[in-house]
Amino acid sequence: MPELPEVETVARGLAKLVTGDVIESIWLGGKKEPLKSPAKVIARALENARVHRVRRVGKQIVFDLLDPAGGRSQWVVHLGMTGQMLVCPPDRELKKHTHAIAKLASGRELRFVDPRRFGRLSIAMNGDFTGTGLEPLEVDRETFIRLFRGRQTPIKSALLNQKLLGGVGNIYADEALFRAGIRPRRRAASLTREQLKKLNSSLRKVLNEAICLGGSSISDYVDAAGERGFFQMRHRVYGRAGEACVVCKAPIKRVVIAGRSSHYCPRCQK
DNA sequence: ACTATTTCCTGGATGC
DNA sequence: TGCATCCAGGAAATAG
Repeated sequence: MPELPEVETVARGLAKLVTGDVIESIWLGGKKEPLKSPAKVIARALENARVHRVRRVGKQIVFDLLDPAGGRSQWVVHLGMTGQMLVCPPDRELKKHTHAIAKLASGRELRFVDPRRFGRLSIAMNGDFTGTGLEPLEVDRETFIRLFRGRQTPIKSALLNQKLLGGVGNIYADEALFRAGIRPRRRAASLTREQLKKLNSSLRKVLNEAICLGGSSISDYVDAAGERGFFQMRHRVYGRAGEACVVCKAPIKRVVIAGRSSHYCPRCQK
């Protein structure tokens, strides 16, 4: 499940592999491709475009493109739950659920594979694609604190809200809350300044650590070269319901908040 | 204006 | 072994 660290890893890998390359043609799967922009718009933007830059915005991968006439556009890819962007030789076996194939001038292919089809492809023409939320690794402390002021929703839900912060998903929300000692059900508005400060630094720390380890590979997450990440070994609460807390040995609890499983230590988190 | 719930989608795990 | 059921979850849509 690609969240900020996984998407960052994929984007960095793609940047290394395809920056400067030219997309010669694009194939988009059957009728039910996961497109947000019409297939025609996507094809027009991608064909003959040079990849100027690859970056991450929130949970999205953004390819900044330059067409032969110098026109700019962005190919925006959201990996959803199970999406993969793979760069491979053209004779590599075609994975089931391949929804898009871009043929590159270098002879390789860039493939979008997504079994569960929550991923989305779209084109942005505004020249400067920005996400809906603030970047958790860039936002300053006071802005971070202000984001949650007055919100009656559980802090866990607020962290998952992409309009506030972009890129935080279920795993890193749980892990950051554990490290900050805050229960996921606490109303955002009920947290003290000190707690929000701690949450901000815990979130930064956990995201940066995860990026260093190439993200968390829970099910089918791999980077652009097909490599798995290692941060799943550092999870302290996520996916550990019933197991002993690494700090106090109390059994980790699992509850459902906003339809998402949430994991926490009943002793360490208040 | 906010917050909560439902829906989309498939593969893997579980249970009888 | 086989079949049905449940579960995972990002974000848009819908409901309250």
